[in-house]
Amino acid sequence: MSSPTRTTPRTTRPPVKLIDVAAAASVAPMTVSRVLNTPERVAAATAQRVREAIDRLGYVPNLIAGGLSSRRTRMVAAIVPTMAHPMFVALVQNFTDALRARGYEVMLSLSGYGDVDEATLVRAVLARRPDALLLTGTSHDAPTRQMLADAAIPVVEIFEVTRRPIDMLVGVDHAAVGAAVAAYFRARGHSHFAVFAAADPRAQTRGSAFAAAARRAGGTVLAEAIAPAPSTIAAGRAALRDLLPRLTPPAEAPVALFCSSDLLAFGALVEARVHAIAVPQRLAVCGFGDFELGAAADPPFTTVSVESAQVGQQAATFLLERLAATPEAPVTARRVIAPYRIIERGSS
Amino acid sequence: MSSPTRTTPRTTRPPVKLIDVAAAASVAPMTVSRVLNTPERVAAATAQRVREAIDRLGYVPNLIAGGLSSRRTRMVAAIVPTMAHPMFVALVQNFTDALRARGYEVMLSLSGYGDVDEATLVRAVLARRPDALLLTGTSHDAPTRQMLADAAIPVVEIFEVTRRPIDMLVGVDHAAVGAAVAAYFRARGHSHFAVFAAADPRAQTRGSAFAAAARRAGGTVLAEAIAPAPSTIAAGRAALRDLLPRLTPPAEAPVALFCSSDLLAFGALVEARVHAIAVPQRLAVCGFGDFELGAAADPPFTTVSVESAQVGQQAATFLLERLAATPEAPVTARRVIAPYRIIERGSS
DNA sequence: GTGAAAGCGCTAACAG
DNA sequence: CTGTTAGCGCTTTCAC
Repeated sequence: MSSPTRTTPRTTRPPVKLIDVAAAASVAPMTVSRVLNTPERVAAATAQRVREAIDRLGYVPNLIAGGLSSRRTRMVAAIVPTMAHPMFVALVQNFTDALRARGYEVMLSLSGYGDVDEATLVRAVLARRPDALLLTGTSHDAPTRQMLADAAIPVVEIFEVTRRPIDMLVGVDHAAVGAAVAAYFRARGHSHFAVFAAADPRAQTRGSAFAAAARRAGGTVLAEAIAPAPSTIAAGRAALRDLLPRLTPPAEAPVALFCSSDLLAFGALVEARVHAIAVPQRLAVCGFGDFELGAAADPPFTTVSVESAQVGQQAATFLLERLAATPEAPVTARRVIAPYRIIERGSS
Repeated sequence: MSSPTRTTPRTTRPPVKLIDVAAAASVAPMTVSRVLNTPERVAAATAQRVREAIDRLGYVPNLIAGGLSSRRTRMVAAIVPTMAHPMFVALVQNFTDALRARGYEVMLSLSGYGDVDEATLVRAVLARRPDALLLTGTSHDAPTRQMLADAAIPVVEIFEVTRRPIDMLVGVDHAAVGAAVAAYFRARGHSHFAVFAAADPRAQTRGSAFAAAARRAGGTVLAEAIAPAPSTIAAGRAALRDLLPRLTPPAEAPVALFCSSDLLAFGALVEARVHAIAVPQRLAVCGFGDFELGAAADPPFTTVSVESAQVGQQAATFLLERLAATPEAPVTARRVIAPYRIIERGSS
């Protein structure tokens, strides 16, 4: 499927530099720099002349050089496990938008679930000297913590809670989510429970908390299935197949199922329909993440929503506050826990 | 939902630089640089000593400084419209993995569909001096093309075809896809057609080509609906509601529907089920993208697969080849068209 | 195999 | 409001 064509790059004219613009506009290099970075400190007429030269020459500033000199790269790094999960997509999109509006570009790194060593990744990221960093999760090993401390940049951890964050935090209390879903099911009279959770730390926290709360309340936990991370619909279907014997006659009580992701929940519901298991009469289902799938499928299903878009927005705001801080006006390290809510939709 | 805590960064020790490592290992700075970049040119014993110093001091190289000096930042930029679409997720994941394995970090920029000016975005990206660039699509305005030419870096365009690519290309022939789906439906005896296409250039190309091919073959095109980009399940449901009058009695012929995304297709199928429209008897459906949803839903539905993971892999390979090229061993600009195939699953 | 000198392209800091 | 002088922390290039 290949077809060779040309062998050399296009017309190569020597790269235009800031001094070239300065010469063309008959000003000092520093004046060009000011036009680019602090235009309010340049006379309007001068700025105008410089801008014309910039346009005429097609000058694209070299932020690598600028970054070395000013020690500010105008890049913010973000490390998230995957983009295969709509929550991270919304998060990153909002984080990126908020930062771009303020002149920062986001360097996004995907860490996967366990396949990449975190310290190695963080080192590669910090080597590019980002001005700030967003990190998913709060469990980081000692070398990672040391590197982050040495880097001395604002760090915001997201999507988990911890007593001792590295710096700032926009957390989600997954244990509380799991317990809340258990309480919700209990309030609706359920006594038999099951949980499908993906093999990622946050999903496991939700799942364990759910099971623990269910047991604590005297309930029976029929199954605690672990699915590969990231979650898939197929994994939800498979897990429900394994649960089938507990759901079909002569099984007595209805089962309340909590899935760590809406993809798992959707898979479970598909499989339930295939096997003609009545939802929510014999099987009540609650997912997590509030994906479009849960609202637009028929029937729509119950889920837990955490405003991941707001988490991204909030994380960006925290970082921007700190980046704008001065010695005279320091900014406190901020920590918030993002709210969640159960969205009831008839599968429970 | 806030709780202030600390106001200053952690223990700040002065940043460790390459000369500090050199001093600690009693070698010249240049030797440390060689240990990092060309270890084979350093005596094993010396390298060992340097590595110990690096570890002991917790030295993290400054690639900004290195990049300025060597004019190689070891960053590759990628501009894609969205991550809300599984095709782009798979693409980016594979592109990133392939490049990271060779020491490059990917700078990902989301361009959206029309909300961000491409030239502005490309300027911001090029200002960071990436070593190479991946661009989605092949329609770029003159300023953008000029900037790319001046940047003189390898560029790979993806997901479209064109006679005159900027440089390298890993294309997808969307017009061919649309025509192929029309031919597929025709071969199964259909004469009445409809298409739901999102308002992005590639989806529109697929949709128009489908409608044109259907008409050329003497068929009737009942509807050409345009949905917002990126696609959603809800938009598919809404579009099918509008199509309903053509599907319910006294409508005579079955309708063959092509959707520009599996999300639209799934939405259409959900709505069809709600209205008890027999699939594929009265409504045959084919999606695009081969999302997991299409295979794992019940019933599974027909779709068109393009190996977006391979496109990402291939694009990375092309760029890496060129980045490794030398004046003595130049590398041709490569162009390929990625294959597609219709995956038949019973909704058609 | 190792080192010394000279920038890379920009901005901080200080003058004027 | 504008200019001058020194670097930022590395790597290139050329010696040894």
